[in-house]
Parts: sequence; structure tokens; C-alpha cells
Amino acid sequence: MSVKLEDIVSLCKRRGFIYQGSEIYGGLAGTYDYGPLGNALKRNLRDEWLKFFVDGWDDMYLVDTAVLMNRKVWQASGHEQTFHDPLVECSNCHMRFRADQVKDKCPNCGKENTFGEPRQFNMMLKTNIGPIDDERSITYLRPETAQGMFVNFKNVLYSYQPDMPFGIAQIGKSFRNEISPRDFLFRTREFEIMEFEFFIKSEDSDKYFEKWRGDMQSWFKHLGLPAEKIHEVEMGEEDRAHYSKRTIDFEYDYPFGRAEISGLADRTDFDLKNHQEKSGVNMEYRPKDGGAPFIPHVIEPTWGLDRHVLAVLANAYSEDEQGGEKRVFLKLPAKLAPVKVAVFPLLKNKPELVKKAREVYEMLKKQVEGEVMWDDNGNIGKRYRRQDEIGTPHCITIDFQTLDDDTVTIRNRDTTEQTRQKIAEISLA
RNA sequence: GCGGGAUUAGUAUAGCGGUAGUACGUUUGCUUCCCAAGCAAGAAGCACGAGUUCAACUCUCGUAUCCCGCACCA
Repeated sequence: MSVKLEDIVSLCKRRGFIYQGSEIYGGLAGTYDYGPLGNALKRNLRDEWLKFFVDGWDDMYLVDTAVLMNRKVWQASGHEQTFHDPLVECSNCHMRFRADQVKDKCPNCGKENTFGEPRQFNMMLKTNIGPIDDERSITYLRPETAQGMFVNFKNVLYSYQPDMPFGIAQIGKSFRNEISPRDFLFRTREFEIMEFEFFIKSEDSDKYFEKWRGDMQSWFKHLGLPAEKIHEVEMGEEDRAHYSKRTIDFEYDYPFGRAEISGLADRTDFDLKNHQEKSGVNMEYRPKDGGAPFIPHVIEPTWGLDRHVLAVLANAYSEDEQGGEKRVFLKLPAKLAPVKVAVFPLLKNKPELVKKAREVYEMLKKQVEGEVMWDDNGNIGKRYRRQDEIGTPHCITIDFQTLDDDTVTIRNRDTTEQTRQKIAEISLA
């Protein structure tokens, strides 16, 4: 029995992971807000990604560029043009076609004169810079973070004189005016992307495409996502983005079906070449060995952060039976768990237990990297269940024996088994 | 954006043209209480806006959001 999306949505709301955006006003389609636990999970994912793909490399430069960019960026990148095609919709079969490619007869259903007025279906969220709301002030919330890295290519070259190959990495928000947001965090209008542009010589493109493809597989393994739920899909020419020569989608088996979580694209020199042409700025890389300058070729691996949150949650969601009762727990890898360990006094109305538990709690807060949670509410079983539901790997309980011999029980989330350990020697392995 | 369905407390659900129920959760208290125990007390809800009606959570229309299909996903 696989997990249902609605179970995850319900748990996320109940426990403070993720809420519908603008909820008290009836929501706003395609937006979600991360509560404290969801944000902690997301932050842990970001941190892991940075460790995995950025911090470990000498030649990877992390930037954080503006969401708002000069409109010319989107003209040069081809985004504006690709999306300014007016479309018409057949009132009979509801198929849409580019207005300049059809006449009066619908190519799908064959009916005539079923087209209404051509309409813009712009996937970019348009906005105006400055108080004057006219054509000249138009720009867009970025539909991808990549352009921020391309337009700073020269800056990074000047500042760091990097050796080829090297990468420019970024984590940030992107915006797309999706026609139909769907499937919880999967298709939203505002989302976070982790990605890097890897600059190489064009003859090395196959080599690095394969290199990052392998590392992407390792990354999913690192997160505990099962290999059998990850699928590489080679995109056909008609499915590829306008800038891509080759694209592999990494798809994940979500509760609602198989869908993209990550992608790997060979963007060639498309972007840098266009920016050189449109901006007039030289985008060439000068080899240090005196070789001929050239515009680098780009391999771009990209990861949808919110889609990772969803995949990790779906993968972690588990149910079992404890004493005849259903138990819901998140089997999150410890490195992703929002709360690393929780501390309980067995009874909250015994001051000596509470005092001792407070000491352990304070001690662990200093020792443990990540959040330590205190809970003295209700009875001990309820507290275990609460922590299970948010995926806390370990719970430590201070009982009467603790007062005698300074030992505590450490309870494992997945097995519910307990071991007794000396306070001074607590190990959360 | 199209077609269909749905929306009642934090969650899951019942219900009726005439004062809104249940379960779990939650809050407070009691309890030497290790896997959602027990007892007592409490807070909390008909998505929003119009219309019909003496009276609307209930009927009608619109809007929003979610779910399912289609399309879209550069």
C-alpha cells in the first residue's frame, strides 16, 4: 500500500511542515508556505546539497543573484520570445494552437470557425519596475535562476581567474505562471531551484554530461531515495527546452505518479553566445596556456528543491502497528530530520525529574548539531508518537533510575527499541 | 485554461430549510505513567460573496481553493 498524497498534505498541515499560501484569505493557487518544521527540512536539504556539490569542489563558485533582471536578459535568453506567441483555443475540442500556424479550421477536430480571439499565454510572471506602469517598465520575475549565473560569468572570471572547467552555483526562487498548479509542492508558481552551470570546452561535453549524471544518481542515494524510484528519461528533441542540445530528466515515483525531480541539460554555448551578441560584452574564456579564446560550453544539472522536499516526505512516510494502534512516522534520514533528538522527563509533575531532564536538554543543545526539542506534555507514549510523526530519530527519557545512576533511555524511531546509556556517553548513532 | 467532483473545529468525518454533532488531536489540572492509558474541566467549525426565504451550514448563482481527467510544463 503506497502512501497517498492527501495523507502527506494532511500531516504537513497538522504538524507544521507546509501550509497553503495565503490560507486565511482562501489561499492562492500554486503557492505554499513552509512552517518551522518544513523550513528546517528544506534547509537541511539545501545544506546537504551545498556540501555535496559546492563545498567539496575547488572550482565551484556559489552566487546569489537578483530575482529581478533587466528585461533584455529575457530577450537574449529567448524566454520572452518563446512565450510571446499568441495562442488560440478551439471552442469545440479546447486544443490550443499558435495563432500564426492555423487558419479557420481546427487541426484536431476539424470544426471550422471555432477559434476565439488570440490570447497571450505567458508563462513568465510579468511585473513593472518603477512607478510608471507602461511598456518600457516591464520585466519579469525570473523563470529560472540560470541567467543570473550567465550574466555574472564575466564577473566571476575577473574575480577568481578560475581554471577550466569550473562551475557557478546558485540556490534561489524562480517563478512561473503555471496554467494549472497541481499536486501539492510539485507544480507551483513560486519554487526554489538548486543548480549550477558547469563551464567546459565543447569537446568535453559528453565527458562532463556523464560525470554529473553519475553524481546526480549518487546524490539521490545520499538522500535515501531508492534507486528503483528514480528514472532517467532522455528527452526527445521536441520535448527539450529551446536552449538544450541534450536533456535527461530524473523522474521520481511520487504518490501521484512519475514526474520530474531533477534535470541535466547540455545548454551548449547558447546562453553566453546570445548574451555576448545582445550585450556586446565579450564572453570568451582565455586559456592560461595561451590557447585561443572561446565561448565555453555549459552543462547544467538542476534540482527542484520543493520537489525534493515532497519526494523525501513521500519516501519517509510510514505506518506500522504498535500495540494494535496505527502508528504514523517519518523515516527521514537523520541528516534531514527537522528535529534531531527530543528530551522528556518521564513525569512532568516530579520536579526532580524535570530538573534533571532540563540539564540533559541544555547539554544536548550545546552538543547536537540541529534542533533539540523539549516535550513534557501528556504521557510518554503521546510524546513518542508526536516525535515519530515529525521524523525525530531519537527520544531521550529521564526516569527515576536516572536519578540513581545517571543513565537515560534512548528510543529509536524506526524500531521503537530503547537502550540505556550514561548521560556523559550519549551516542545518537 | 476546459470538463467533472469536493469544501463543516488543527485533522478526519456526521447532519438538517428552524440554536451544529462525533472521533482523534489540542489546552488546564490530578495520577512513580515507557509507547496516543485513566479521570475532571475547557477552547475551537459550516471557505468567501450575492440571491431565494419569515428563516440558509442546508436551495440557487458567482468567486476562491483542493482533488480527478484533458491541455500546458518553454
